[in-house]
Amino acid sequence: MNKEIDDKLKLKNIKPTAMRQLVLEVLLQHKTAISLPELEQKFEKADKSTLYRTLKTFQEKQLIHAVEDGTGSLRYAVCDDFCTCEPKDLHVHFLCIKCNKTYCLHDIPVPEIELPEGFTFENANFVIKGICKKCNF
Amino acid sequence: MNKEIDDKLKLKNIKPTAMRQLVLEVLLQHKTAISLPELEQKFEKADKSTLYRTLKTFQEKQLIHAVEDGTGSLRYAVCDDFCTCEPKDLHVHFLCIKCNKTYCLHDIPVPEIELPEGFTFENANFVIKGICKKCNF
DNA sequence: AAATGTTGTGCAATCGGGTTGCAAAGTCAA
DNA sequence: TTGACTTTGCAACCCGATTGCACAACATTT
Ligand SMILES: [Mn+2]
Ligand SMILES: [Mn+2]
Ligand SMILES: [Zn+2]
Ligand SMILES: [Zn+2]
Repeated sequence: MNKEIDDKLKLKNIKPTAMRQLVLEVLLQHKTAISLPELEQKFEKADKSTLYRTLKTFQEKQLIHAVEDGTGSLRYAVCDDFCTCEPKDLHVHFLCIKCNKTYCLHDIPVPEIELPEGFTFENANFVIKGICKKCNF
Repeated sequence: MNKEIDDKLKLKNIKPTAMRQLVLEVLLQHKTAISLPELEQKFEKADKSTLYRTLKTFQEKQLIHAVEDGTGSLRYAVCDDFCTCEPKDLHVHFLCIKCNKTYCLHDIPVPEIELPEGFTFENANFVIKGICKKCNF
């Protein structure tokens, strides 16, 4: 099939089933993060729970990461090639309140915060809301 | 009834009904942000939709603010007295992955981010996840 | 006080995203 | 070919959020 897709799957140790190839293709084409319900609509006839489990697998294998953008549904985006979903890979996300799209700001790392005494860091979710470039034009 | 509570309601132009007094009392007692389902459990017999609309009203009148902590339910916490829920009032939140409590880090403002060309800022939600002081002991 | 309008409350129903159990289908290696 | 293991499809279910509607409480006017 598509070389790029199979390579990405192999790189993350995910067996390249037909379903997974299709889902990854959609994820790669899509420029912004996508939710399970949105993903479902991209297919004529696809089962929600299969898609759900596909996303779960992708996430566990660190092929995609999830964004809690507060829209009520988690959104997913493909990770950079050597992302391991650790703190160093965390970046800021942007939700456009007009077009409701969620962008990965890959170049903008989540700033480090000095936590209060006794609190320890594990993870972070930083979402900025506003108007995106397209909607500002 | 309770002076502090009625004062806070009056300050934000909210009519002090019995229900609202009770809800605000719970919110003030609670040291961490609280969700609608959690709030519901604090009362023997209270209607979910009334509580829901009470929270909505409080939020519109800027008596409380909502935190999207990714737990699946929005959590609410009482605003500082002169908070107007504008960018200047935004602060970081902390979700403990052990006890599942969400803390307002009132002293830690959400850092300003240089957005890409064409993107404009409206709001932000910054949640750090980790282990809280109590759970670290 | 009585009539009227406005606001708040309680109940039941609905919506939607996420999640699970289970059986059938597919994969793969012995 | 057989049997173990993985993946998929379908049908539920869970749960937080939200809404419509009728009634109660409250305020305002006569
Ligand atoms: Mn991202
Ligand atoms: Mn807060
Ligand atoms: Zn936009
Ligand atoms: Zn804790």
